[in-house]
Amino acid sequence: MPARRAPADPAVAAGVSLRMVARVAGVSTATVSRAMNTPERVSEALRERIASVVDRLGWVPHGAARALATRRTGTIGAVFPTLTHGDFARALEGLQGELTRLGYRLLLACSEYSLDQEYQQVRKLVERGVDAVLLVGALHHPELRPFLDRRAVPVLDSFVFDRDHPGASVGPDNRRALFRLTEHLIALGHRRFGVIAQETATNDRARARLEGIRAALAQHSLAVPPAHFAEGRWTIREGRELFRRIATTDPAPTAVICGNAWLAVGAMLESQALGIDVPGALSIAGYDDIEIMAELPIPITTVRVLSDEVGRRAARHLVARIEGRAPSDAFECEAEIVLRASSGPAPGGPPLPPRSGQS
Amino acid sequence: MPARRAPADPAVAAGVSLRMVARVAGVSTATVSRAMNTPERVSEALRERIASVVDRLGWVPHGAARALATRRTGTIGAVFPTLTHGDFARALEGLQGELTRLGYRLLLACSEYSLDQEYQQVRKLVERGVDAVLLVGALHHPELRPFLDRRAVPVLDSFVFDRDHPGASVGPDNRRALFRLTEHLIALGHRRFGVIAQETATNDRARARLEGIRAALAQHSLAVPPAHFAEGRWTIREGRELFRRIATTDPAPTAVICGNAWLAVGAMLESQALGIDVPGALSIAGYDDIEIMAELPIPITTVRVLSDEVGRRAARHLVARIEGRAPSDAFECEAEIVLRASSGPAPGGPPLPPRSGQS
DNA sequence: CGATGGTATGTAAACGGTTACAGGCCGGCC
DNA sequence: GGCCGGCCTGTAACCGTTTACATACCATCG
Repeated sequence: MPARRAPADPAVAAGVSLRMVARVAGVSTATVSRAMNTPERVSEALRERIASVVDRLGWVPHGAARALATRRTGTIGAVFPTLTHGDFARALEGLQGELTRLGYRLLLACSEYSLDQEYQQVRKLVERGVDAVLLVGALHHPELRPFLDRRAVPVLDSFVFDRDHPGASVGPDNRRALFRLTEHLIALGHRRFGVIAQETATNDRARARLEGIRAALAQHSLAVPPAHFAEGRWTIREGRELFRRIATTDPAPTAVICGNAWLAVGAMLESQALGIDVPGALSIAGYDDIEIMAELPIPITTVRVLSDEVGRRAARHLVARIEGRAPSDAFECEAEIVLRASSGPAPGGPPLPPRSGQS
Repeated sequence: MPARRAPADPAVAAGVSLRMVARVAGVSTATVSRAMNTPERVSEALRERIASVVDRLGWVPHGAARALATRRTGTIGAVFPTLTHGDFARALEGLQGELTRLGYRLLLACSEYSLDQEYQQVRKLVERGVDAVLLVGALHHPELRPFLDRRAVPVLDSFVFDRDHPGASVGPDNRRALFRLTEHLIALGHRRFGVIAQETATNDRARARLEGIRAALAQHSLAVPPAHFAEGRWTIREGRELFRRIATTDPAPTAVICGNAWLAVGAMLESQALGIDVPGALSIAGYDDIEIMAELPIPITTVRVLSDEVGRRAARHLVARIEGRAPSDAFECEAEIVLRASSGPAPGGPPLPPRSGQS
């Protein structure tokens, strides 16, 4: 029996490899590897001996080596447009938490709402080694899909739901959510609508929401006149400014729908500053239910998307696909319309008859 | 000359390795490697020939293999308590952006304000292979430092600034920032202070802020009575509730300092709901300057920390250390006190003489 | 009692790059 | 003309795991 080495002093742990563990334990590297990954295939005694050596030496497996041998990294990559948006932050947190629980790590990147950047980031992520990729939206650089497909990397779109490609996306049906919200406002008697949207150029979610609004209006032969439409960035200040522009027209809209939470908050604050009676003279509705929506003096009607749930489902879905299992979660995340004090009957005219009304 | 292969059809790119590129280009793997990493060491002609083969074959380097060979991953790991906090989200975005610019990737994890979780996440990150680690705060699991030190992984604390260990942290001096804010309020004549703090158990930033407040008060022989002190989570609702509890005591405080942005917003909203005259009867101040602070009907006095700058500097600092360069940025991030309408002279009593006043 | 089958372990070849070292070639200089 | 030194390129070892395959051992069974 070879002399056992002195117990490793804490300073050594730097370059301990599996090989050393094996040598010290007096077994082969294969056995150590098995003891760690498939303990049931190793005898009780050895397993314990190895375990003790492992933590005496402070060995930590070398991810790159393992990745090279297994062709798996245990990492998924996500590209978000931004992180300062409440819903993305929540989704990210949900995603991260669930991945941790499932034993995966998260490699994160931002696209800043640019399709080119998104594509470049995806390339970097793949190069760095990710087992799957999570994106936001369904609109991507034309090369992106082919690139991932060639390498057989699973992808998932989030924050959208595409009925035509089941399994390719997880999130709310943006179009339908705003369709329903708009119908509700129409039923309250509103006829003159204003819309403050996010920029739709590279944002298919924003576009889908807009389509939902337009479709609902069209069903009642209504439309958003140019003077009552504005597109902009997603800050409170922008919301104020665009709201002022729209609300001070004549005739003014009786309902203003905002494409996201901050725009809605801005609209609400500006309406108060302008002394507009909400919801008496004008109703305001938003999208995404962040806490402030419910806490303002006049709480804001909005669409609640459980963003953290989007993140968690995305995690489960991708991991299932990586591991060759069938994903079990539903892909569509319910978008609930939360009615609050900021919306009410249109001033003047009586509300329409229920749903069937043709106007 | 061996017959040249047919141009790769797009469907092949799956398993192209550097070896294949070399074979197709008719050179050795070493040359291809050099052509990619140190192009100046390869002749013009070869470089071009190789480049063309690379993109004809759609080769993407295999990160794990490279990492194994170079003992570098080009990835840094970050562990944040949460991501739904405005300042962390901004810092994360800054961090991510800067890392991308520097050619690094970001591996992200959350601790949920638990030191144990933070430690576990760090272990996972190291196992997965990160060249450096970014943390929040200076308070960590006792094993964390030794663990990273043994492996010579550079670490940086963020959102704190520790004068005693220069180079170990980047962020504002929380204690001093709130010291100054409190002094300002004292100079306005305030004597009865209320404080709504974040939970300080595992949050040394919150604790430092609290110390700053107490130190400033102590200089004037003042203190926060138990009835005017509350600790809680960081939601608007919590801010409302704690504010109500504190503001409805008798005698009530004339100034309430809140440990973060959402608590301050909650306090402000609740003060309006209670019909308290702000700043006439009571001043409110917060911490962290998110957009809503400036946009509420009564804008809130606060401490502005450039969180995205914290993230960017952290990125530059860590990359510099990884690459063996001396970091060039300053470690302390200025925390600016932003005076707004929510704070004003104390009701009744005249303000103190300037700074030297002993009370 | 030898063939058989199962279990626990070892051997060694990948995995896909990087890089120290070793030529080969060529021009310039004595 | 031979030697020297620089520039390019090739050879092959190595990075730290995993895993297919081989092997040794042991109990069981015909």
